[in-house]
Amino acid sequence: MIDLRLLRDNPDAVRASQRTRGADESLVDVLAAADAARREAVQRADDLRAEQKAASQAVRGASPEERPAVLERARGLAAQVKEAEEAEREADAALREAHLTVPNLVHDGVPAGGEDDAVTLRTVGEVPTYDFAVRDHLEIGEALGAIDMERGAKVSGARFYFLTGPGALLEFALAQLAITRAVAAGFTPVVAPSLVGPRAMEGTGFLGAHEEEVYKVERDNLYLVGTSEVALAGMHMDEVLDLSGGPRRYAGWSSCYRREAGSYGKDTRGIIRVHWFDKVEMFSFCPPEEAADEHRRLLAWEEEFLQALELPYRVVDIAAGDLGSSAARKFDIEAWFPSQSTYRELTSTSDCTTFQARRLNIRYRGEDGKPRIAATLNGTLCAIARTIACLLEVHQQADGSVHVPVALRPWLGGVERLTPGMSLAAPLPVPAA
RNA sequence: GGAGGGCUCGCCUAGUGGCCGAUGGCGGCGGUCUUGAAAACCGCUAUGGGGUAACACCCAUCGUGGGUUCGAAUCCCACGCCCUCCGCCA
Repeated sequence: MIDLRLLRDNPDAVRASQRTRGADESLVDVLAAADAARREAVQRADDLRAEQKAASQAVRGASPEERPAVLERARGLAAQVKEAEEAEREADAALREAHLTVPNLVHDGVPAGGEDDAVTLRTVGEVPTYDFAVRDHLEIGEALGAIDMERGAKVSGARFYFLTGPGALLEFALAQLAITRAVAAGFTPVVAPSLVGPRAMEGTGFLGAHEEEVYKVERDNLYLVGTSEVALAGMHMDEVLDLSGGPRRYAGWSSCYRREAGSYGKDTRGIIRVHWFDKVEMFSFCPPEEAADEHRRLLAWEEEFLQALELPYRVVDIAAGDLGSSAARKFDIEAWFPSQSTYRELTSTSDCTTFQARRLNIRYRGEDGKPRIAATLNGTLCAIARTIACLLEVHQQADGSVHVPVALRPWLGGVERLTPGMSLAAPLPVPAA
């Protein structure tokens, strides 16, 4: 939800933001009108209530003779209040509806345009070359006994998989590496629920345009999260946080579920695009003034993680038309996938400014001691399945083995290579090299 | 799934139809006293909306939503959450 005061003071800024997104500018005027209408309705109801309150008080002090007349007047006012309150409710609902249609204001500097207008900020690492026929991650994974799509489909349907043997170990190794690095950077590690109630889902903006993407458990009125961002943001709803010691940062691990509606035919092979995967997500609460800096920090942690995995990547600044409704700015990191000879999204970090927090009522105490709406930011540290896919492809060797990045070895029993048919080393902690 | 108990201001608590936005204590902030601190004493100490240049002022909020009533923290209904016991269970 955008700030209505800002809308009142500077509607042109909101219109300009809509234009950059390629979104409907007239929604801004609808919202402004709904806001004005609501204020009018509130004022009317408030005034009537004040009058009725006074009339009510008068009932007590009335003498027996005047009592009937006073009561009559109070009764009449009560009826009027009821009507005015009904109108107020309607105006409220209309405002809310209009409010939900307007996405967050985009930051200055966000590229205009859509999916194809993302700007590459930098490219890091050498694109690898191979002097043998490159295999895709599924071929490699199957040869290693790491990925089993067929049985995933048998048990759960398309876009489900089993990670087996070295694949399962890789999952845990990546989770460990991600969490360990996050903790070292000062994040509080969190294991978050992947089933959440409607408020958290709606508050984070996932029940709007992308509702089709979400699995719902109808019977219990719960949703499966597409990212632990939902639970992490919801964790502090209706709270006033103490941010005097700096941003509040969480690294949340959870399973993530996505219906992938509308992605038919895309990435049907392997585990790049699946209905379920596990992810370590960074989430940060901070004062709005600090959000842009915090965003850069999240991006830096993402980059360092990929560097530790020895993966070449590029950083892109997502164009306004391709931002989610909550984001004011978004950076994706795309890593190189040799089988596709292209960079593919591996992580994504969004600055949601106060947009989510306003809906979820997440505040912090300002220096004046007054509560203010906080900013929220999120960023992928490691989307595990897709990262496994990328690792297998980038680090594949001519003989079918796969190089293990040094940083991962402590959680893989110290092995330097994954080899078809290898006996699995017990993943006992090995001191980092 | 069944049976009970509970949900009031940061925390604990008083309050069973108007005098209650709400008592008292703790905590926090400011002051008096003190070389300093503690103790003691005094004062302040919610949030949201509307309104204002800023105040003033008005409205709402006692888990949530309805209802009864001129008037509800207090009465009625539904729901949510927490606790205890029983059943089931990783």
